[in-house]
Amino acid sequence: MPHPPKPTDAELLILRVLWAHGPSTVREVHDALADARTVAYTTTLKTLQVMTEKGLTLREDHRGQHLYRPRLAEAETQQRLVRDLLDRAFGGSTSKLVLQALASRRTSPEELREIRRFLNPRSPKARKESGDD
Amino acid sequence: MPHPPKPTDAELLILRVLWAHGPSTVREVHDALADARTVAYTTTLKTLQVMTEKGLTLREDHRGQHLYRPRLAEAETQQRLVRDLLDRAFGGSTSKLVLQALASRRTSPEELREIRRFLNPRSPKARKESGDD
DNA sequence: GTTGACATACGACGTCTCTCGTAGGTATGC
DNA sequence: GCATACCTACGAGAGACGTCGTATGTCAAC
Repeated sequence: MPHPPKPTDAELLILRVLWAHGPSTVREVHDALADARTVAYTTTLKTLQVMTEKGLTLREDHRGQHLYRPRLAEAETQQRLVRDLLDRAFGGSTSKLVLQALASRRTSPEELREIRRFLNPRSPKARKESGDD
Repeated sequence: MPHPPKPTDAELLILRVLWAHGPSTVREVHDALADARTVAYTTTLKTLQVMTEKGLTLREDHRGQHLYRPRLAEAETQQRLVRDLLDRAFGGSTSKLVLQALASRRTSPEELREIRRFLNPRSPKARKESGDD
């Protein structure tokens, strides 16, 4: 299975915990999630089982418990999601998406600086090309 | 109802037709959609009925037929969607989203120029520093 | 008035998502 | 042994989505 499917909302919430905390038990994920929302422990467990079935997470045994970790890196998943939105809502126009992103929230000067640095590199060196497929 | 809910995939497809063609009958939407995918006429009709119920579209009578049009402008909907993704997948960091957007596809020089124009509005200081014009 | 071509309304079904409750395993302490 | 506390597995249900078939309405032409 080359591409796992797009994560759903609940799945993305869990992935964010895994990306931030590294490989985690169900308990750890569940506790980290508890700040944001309240669900039963078995809900977190079941979701992680489904995610593993879908190929979104990997599972390994660790002293009689299961340890889960994301199958795809955060940046890779973000890129897929952004590409999906690009096609679905912006007709593939990156500039329209970027302009709407910049308009949708007040962007901090630090963030603007980062974007400019990416767009106008000091040296004429080529920007990073993607090409994951 | 102030905010209509986020459009689903099928609904967004229809909205894109409406934004491009202006107020349209079910038949017109259905025909425009037929290029991309094949569904029964009543599927398009039903989806438009649901969308109107949700507040995504407005309906008016026109010579015994119904004319549908989007309730929100394209840019407004795009902004909502981008903000939603921003929160769900990027922890609210606009710069991360923008960078991933730029990395996710080869962006044409024309699009890059547009983004730069937006980021570096005509100001002597900015022009002297970046010299991108 | 009957037919045909078109329209809308609506119920129903399969699938997916999210949620939970219950059942069953395993280890530790008494 | 037995209870307690943790774990996993799994079935089930409510709701959303996308899809379609069928019923019903309208209007013009014959």
